[in-house]
Amino acid sequence: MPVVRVALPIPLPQLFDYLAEDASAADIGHCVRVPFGHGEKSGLILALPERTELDPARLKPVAYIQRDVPALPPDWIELVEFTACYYHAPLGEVIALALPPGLRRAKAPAKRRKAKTRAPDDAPPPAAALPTLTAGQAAALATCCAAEGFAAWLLAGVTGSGKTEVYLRLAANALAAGKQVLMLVPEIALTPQLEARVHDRFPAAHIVSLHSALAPGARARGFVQALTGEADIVLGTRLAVFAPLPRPGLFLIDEEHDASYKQQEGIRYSARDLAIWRAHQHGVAVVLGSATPALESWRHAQDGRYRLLTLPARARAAALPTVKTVDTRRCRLDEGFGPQLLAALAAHLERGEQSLVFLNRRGYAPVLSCPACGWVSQCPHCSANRVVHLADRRLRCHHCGAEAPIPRACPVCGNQDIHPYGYGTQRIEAKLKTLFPSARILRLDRDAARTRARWESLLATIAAGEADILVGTQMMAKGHDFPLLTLVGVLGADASLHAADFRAPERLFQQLMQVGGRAGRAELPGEVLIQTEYPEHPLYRCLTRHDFAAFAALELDARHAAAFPPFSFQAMLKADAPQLADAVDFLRQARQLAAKYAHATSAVRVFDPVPMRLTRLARRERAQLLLEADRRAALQDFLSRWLEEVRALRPPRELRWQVDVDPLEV
DNA sequence: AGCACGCCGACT
DNA sequence: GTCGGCGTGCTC
Repeated sequence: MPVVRVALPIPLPQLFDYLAEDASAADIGHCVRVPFGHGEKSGLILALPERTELDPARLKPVAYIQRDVPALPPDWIELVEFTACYYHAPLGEVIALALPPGLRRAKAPAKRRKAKTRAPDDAPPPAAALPTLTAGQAAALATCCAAEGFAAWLLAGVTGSGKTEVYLRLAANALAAGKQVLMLVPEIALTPQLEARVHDRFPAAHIVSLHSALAPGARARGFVQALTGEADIVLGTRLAVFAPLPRPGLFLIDEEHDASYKQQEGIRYSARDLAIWRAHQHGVAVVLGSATPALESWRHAQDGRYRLLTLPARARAAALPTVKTVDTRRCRLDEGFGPQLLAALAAHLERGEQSLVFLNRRGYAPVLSCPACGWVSQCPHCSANRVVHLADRRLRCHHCGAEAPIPRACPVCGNQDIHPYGYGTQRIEAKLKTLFPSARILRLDRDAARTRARWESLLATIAAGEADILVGTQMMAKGHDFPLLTLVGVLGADASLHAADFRAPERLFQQLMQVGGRAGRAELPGEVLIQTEYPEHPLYRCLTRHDFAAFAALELDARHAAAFPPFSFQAMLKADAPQLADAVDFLRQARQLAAKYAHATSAVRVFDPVPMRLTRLARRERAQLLLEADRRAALQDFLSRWLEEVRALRPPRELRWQVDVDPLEV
């Protein structure tokens, strides 16, 4: 009787064999329901082995093979196998992550939309006139189109330089050749404009969106439409990188530097890196677009692994905003505001133009403290302070959500004279209301835009010109055009300037460049004022000149000197437990196991276990062990052998651990 | 991961 | 005398 080899969603590296009397090779890639332990589980058939390692008498028969959904093709199985291998995760769990939940219950793809696919006799609706390309766009397209087979392109261009138009032209070529396009975006909720633009440009194409906010049925349907080839364009967030594509022609990754491409829990895959792998697998082009590429990508554009396409100027009439630093050591601050910024806000208000005050910290103040005894509003569950939220008079931990009313007096010494220290968006908003009583002030942070509908309505208010001064966090920086916005004031940027993470300057540059790009997108020139105590800092010098290349060169020099990525490759073993000692102890044992590979450890540096930066989170203490190697292959080889032994360790039951390959936060 | 089996403390 | 703690081991 035929035997099927099945991957199951359990944290075990092995596959499981079952009997299936009517199974054939055509069943590879089908979902299957099997008895497992005392219950039943759903899995995926990966092979029909000639014979089993096990005693065939011990094999149980499959319960049901789901044949009404088309089988996942071999190249898709290769993708999940690669993912499992590279991120050292069990294959069954990768498959569970890659398949939309509830796919097993999915019905066969609806046939009614068939007429909308690219039938040759299907006359396309009258297309709107295409925008004229800038010289830069035309050159980038010509270069890109001249290449054949696999190529990774880094499309570098500031906000408004017209990257999207390049994506759309390339997509048009792929569609014309009868191929599918996968387009990844950081957050689909923040890019409805892009989605609309894709729909407008390709009215005859079948476009499918894939992201986690979709209802399970819709997500499964989109996945199946990609799988059957019915979908021409798949537009989605990182999970869309697992969409099966029978005729892939082009992979596009917008804002490729964005951290949301890296999953930060569970299986920590990078959708960007997997998309590049897929393009290579199929011998097609992948285009990574960004105004501020990740330094890993930038480096590859320098060393020739990627090819650089630069879009020099803004496509539309608007010039780049003027970016200036304001030296706050030389002026008195009024609740965080220097006189230059206040004057600029007043001037733009006078002219009826919109301004944005950018501060990446929500709440009223980051801490409440008693000056008499030194009490601070520490979170009982985390190594962080609870933030003062004056609107609902609560202290709230932004990490675990713990809440308490704001005390009237110091809970330790009874002192009634306790104060909020520092600034959050609520406090800045309140101050602006007293400074500019006639101005319409709007705050945009996670608290103000709690729901999608609320966010949309805030955006509509701004677009209608019914707000004068916006106060916002990084939510503001992504994806949206604010045509009336001409001034951006940046507060509190210095905080990340000297952060311990070696990627902090890179993130700050990206963030400031992105938020600065919000200013002056229409006919009105934009102005950016950055308040800082370090106006001479090279990061700000590069920023004021809009010189990403210079910043990248400086930062890459520093990374090279310290042997940080992209000049080395990292992995992290993380452990968390109720007691820090248990977490550290586990990592120490793991480190000792590593010492056995003396030959390998010369290529792989194994650091000492250390508590994580935010050591305590939601009542768990966290520690990490960093691994570093000069060659990716050396690191991978080491991880494969080492983790097998780490898995055999017997840590206390309440300890959790995980691996992070290519971690973003160190 | 579940979910069993399997031996040692405080309760109807 | 039992209910129940979580240590250990298995799942085709």
